[in-house]
Amino acid sequence: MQLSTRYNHKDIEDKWYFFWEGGNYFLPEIKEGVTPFVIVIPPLNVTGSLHLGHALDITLQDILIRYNRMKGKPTLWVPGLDHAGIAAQNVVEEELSKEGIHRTQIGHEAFLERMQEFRERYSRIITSQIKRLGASCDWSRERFTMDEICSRAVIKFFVRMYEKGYIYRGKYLINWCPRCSTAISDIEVEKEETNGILYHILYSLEDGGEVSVATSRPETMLGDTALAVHPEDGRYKSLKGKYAILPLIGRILPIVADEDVDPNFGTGVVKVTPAHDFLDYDISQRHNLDLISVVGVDGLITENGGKEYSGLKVLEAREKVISNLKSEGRILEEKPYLYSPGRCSRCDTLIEPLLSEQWFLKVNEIKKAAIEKVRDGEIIFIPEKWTKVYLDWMENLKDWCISRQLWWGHRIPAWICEPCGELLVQQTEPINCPKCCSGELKKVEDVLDTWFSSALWPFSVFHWPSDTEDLKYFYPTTVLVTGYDIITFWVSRMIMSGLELTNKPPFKYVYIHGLVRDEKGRKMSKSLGNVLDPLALADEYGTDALRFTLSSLNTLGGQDITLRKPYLIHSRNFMNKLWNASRFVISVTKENNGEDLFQSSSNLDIFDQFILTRLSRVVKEANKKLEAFDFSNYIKVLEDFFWKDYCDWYIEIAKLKKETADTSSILRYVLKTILVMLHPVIPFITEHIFHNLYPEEKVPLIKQKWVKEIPISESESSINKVSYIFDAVTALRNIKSLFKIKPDKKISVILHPTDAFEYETLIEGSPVINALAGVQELKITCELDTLPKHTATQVVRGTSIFVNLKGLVDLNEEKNRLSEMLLKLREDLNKIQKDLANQMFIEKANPQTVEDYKLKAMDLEKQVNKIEEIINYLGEDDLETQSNNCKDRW
RNA sequence: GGGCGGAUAGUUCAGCGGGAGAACGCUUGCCUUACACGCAAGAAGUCACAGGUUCGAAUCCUGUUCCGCCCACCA
Repeated sequence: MQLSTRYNHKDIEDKWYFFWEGGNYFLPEIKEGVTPFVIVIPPLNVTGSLHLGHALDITLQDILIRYNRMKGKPTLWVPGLDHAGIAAQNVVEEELSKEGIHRTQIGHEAFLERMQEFRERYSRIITSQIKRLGASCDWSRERFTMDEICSRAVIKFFVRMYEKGYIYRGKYLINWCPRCSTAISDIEVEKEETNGILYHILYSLEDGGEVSVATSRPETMLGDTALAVHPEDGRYKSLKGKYAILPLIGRILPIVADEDVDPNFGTGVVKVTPAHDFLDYDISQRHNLDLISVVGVDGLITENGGKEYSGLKVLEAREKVISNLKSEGRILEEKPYLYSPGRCSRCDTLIEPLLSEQWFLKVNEIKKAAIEKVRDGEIIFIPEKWTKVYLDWMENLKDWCISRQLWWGHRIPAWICEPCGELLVQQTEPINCPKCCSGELKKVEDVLDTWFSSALWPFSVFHWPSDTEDLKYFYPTTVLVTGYDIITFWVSRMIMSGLELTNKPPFKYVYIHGLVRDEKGRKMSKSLGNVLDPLALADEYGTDALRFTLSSLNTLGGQDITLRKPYLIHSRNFMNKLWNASRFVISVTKENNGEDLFQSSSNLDIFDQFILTRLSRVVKEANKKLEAFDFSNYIKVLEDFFWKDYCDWYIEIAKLKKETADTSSILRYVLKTILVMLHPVIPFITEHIFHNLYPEEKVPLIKQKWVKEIPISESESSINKVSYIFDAVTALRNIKSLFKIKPDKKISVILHPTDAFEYETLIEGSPVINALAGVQELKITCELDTLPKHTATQVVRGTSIFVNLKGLVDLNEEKNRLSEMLLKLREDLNKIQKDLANQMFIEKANPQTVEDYKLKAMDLEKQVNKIEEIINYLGEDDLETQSNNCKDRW
């Protein structure tokens, strides 16, 4: 294998996934007694393609999985898909409607066949997309929420809850989506601000007089069964117990007093329409009012609404009601009005509150442990702020409407005896009615809310309720990774059902990440047309670059991520950098027994010590960040080290002394460590390079040992010395740049250090200084009787740097430049001196801080003195220097 | 109405009690044979506003203003 000059992801990415999957590297190695690391993927909807949210989700999970696998833990990532009830059915219905067919025309069975076909088609697409992202999940354990194993769990859950009395059926006011033609739960309703009109309508009283009522939905008055006022409302005290006459219809309406009426809203009198409004429904329950449904499941006015309106759409009925009321002179006011009616979260259709027979789960019966385990820290949310969101949510739960009038989903395991009406709920199909012995049993047609099955996902994938080896070994799982948008839909329900059914929290950690937004920070949505396809991005920049981008931007605070192309380009550039540095290292070094550990650590020079010390610190830091789920800093630390310390400095220095064995080993060792540390994020390129670096190695990178620490003793002094040398090099390059000296033009330099440390370090570093700063003649001197005339100057710590620039330096300009420099330094020095002169500071501040301030002040003072000295001497005679007796001086 | 975030360089963000950081962009110079998807040197910020706590505040507290999100029975 040879590495080409430019990194091209297309050449390598396909190959390695095959390699890993074929080599069974994704399967967990079960070790008895060892706690495994387990993630169960948030099941992906079979409704379409992956979006960037999935890409982020999958990347973060894969990082954790690969990291733990390399750490040697038995590691399992279970993949799978969700049948996505309404969403999937909608997609297929749309497909059908393009063929001019409605599902009712082809019937239940044929429609489900169509759904299955769709499901298989999309499963394949989505699975291949997940693989394309590099996800190292165990495909042998792949599950689907509607497969036999998961379905069994769903039935079991339902029956058990029913038997405990936690599930009930009844006619209640629910949210109905007329377009999807099904009930939906409260959290599937989205409130959206809408411009409407608030009408004031005049109702006559039975015994004379009139009262005005405010409403934004006048058509619902057809179903009014009462009026209500607040009990303390002085204006309407006399109305209590009287009757009003419903305009247009003529029905007699009792007037009731109820605490829930807000006297400050509208006129203070409410029309009560219990069958179409949640507040009114509550009032009706308290006052035993009639319920009259005037809107049907089709969204049309029913017969109850009267002949004139029956069959009209809600909005048509509204117009007609208004015009009729107007002709009777009963509209007192029409005011523009901003309100927030509910819309279906799946299709945006206006929700109709309707009376309907549905199934409900009393979540309050099973939530106790789910609250306690989170409060007690047995389940930990990261970032921590989501704990409160979760707990607040859990404290205020209402019964969950779990039935849906769809065809695609888990059928409710309930049968109704046709002759006697007996309801049977059980796991297996009954033969006879136990009450009347009839065999005419009809299975309930409703299906369950999708989330009812995903609530069981962390253990249904392991075949719960069967007590399988997998369930015993892999459950509870370790961490759940997901976005904050489904804490209420999914996370809370998994915790409840997990604790209720298995007595164990389904996971230890809930890692919540942000949402991926477009370049302008907007949510990605089809209607805005700003959805970016992760696969297209992977195609353009490479999967590694995409993963690198997403996880770099994923900060610990869980900020939403604004994905911008420049960052993708940067990531791709980083891949190229990694690629080329590796190419260089491979070309100048040789593999020795697969182990490149430097042999004679005692003989390492300061640069070798420096890079190893930095590596050691970076490895520790990166480990710490990753353990804390701080993905962005884990990557940042490694990227900084690799690009700056390793490539920009160490490799350049290594070029000066290619032939030494230590340097060559260190080059390889550091590279290998970086490959290991970055493999979880960018698996493809690192695996590829690894095989080129170690052609003889049998164990691929995916199974290489994770690096927790570097087995060397860190050398603080090497860091001090080398960063001082680097500062000197930078200062010299700065002068060259300032005076427009061509980079390849060699310069003559005089260095004037002030102490032994500086002197010795400069001597040690002089070959590097010469090479990296392009110095031809370097004098290091402690004697400086007169300063040179044609020089440009810099000061690094206590060292003056003079570059001989005959003819290039304008004396005045140089003076100005140095004066400015001096000004800044003095400013800094003043600040620090002020603090040091402050008795309170000395007494109260941390002693270490005071010490640091003192050192810093000394440093600054040195520099200030140096520059002052130089300014004074500027323009004097050329310097005579000796560089022999410095050693004795300090 | 309640709750939670955010406001730091032109842009996107990190920092969250001791000298203002990164990336991209920008300016200048370099094709120095690993890399121009690169190298080198730079410029760039009253850390939203007003008070307070502290020896010391971008960082903690209070209030204000803008932006975003979540929750709530706006008839």
